[in-house]
Amino acid sequence: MKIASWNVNSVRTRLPTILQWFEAARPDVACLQEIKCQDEQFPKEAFADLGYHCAVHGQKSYNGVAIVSKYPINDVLRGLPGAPDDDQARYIEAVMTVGSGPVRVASIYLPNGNPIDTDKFTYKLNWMKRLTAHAKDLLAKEEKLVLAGDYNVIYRDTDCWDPRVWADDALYAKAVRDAFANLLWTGLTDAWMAKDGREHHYTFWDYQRGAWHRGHGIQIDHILVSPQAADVLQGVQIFKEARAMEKPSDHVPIMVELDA
DNA sequence: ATGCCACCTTCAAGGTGA
Repeated sequence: MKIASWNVNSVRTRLPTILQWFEAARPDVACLQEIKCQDEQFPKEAFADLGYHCAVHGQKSYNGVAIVSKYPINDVLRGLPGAPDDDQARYIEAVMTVGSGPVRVASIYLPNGNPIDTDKFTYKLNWMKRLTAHAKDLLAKEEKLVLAGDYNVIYRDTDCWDPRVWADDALYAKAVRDAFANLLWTGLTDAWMAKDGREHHYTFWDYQRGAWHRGHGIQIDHILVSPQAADVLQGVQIFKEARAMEKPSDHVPIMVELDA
């Protein structure tokens, strides 16, 4: 089964582009981020026409995440546990009912955190702590687990074209990279590192400053998997060409294939 | 230090992102 992650930067504005990519890449499950709409505004019919079910956790104007799946979707969890007053729609998790056994999938839109030394940065670090705590609980289930999303973390120096540019940015701050390491150390495997690992393979290019044409991207979208999923991980692919589509998102899809 | 672009809401211009 193929599981993709894509920050689409508005599902309504991007719908033709998204559907075109779906018909070409044919993901079985897709984790979407920054859908930027409320649940009832999500274009479920368009995905149903292609044979997909949808689970949505949206909000007005900003953020919003969804899971789109060829498999029946069960046990949906909306919102990351640990902060009942958090009203930002950045986490949805559900179980894909697959013939060979269930696969738990989460779509993650980790906070940006800029500028550093503000409450936005504190919120990001707290959110990462909550995600790490929740990941520990999920790993204890010893299931096939896939945590896919826009992590807003430049983890390696070589995940950007020039780390000096990002020195004072919340995507590259040492505390943020340390927090991402803590998440990995719970026992998760980064699919890109396990099955490819090449440097300077980006998933985001800013709309500004000619970033795409200059090759000034960053890799901030990741798919993390449990040991049970890593055992059946067949490969990983970044769809760089999606950045050159009509009306592109500033992010491109990343997709894993599991033998499940 | 700020805007660059593209999205949001709602028709004008400010908020947000990375």
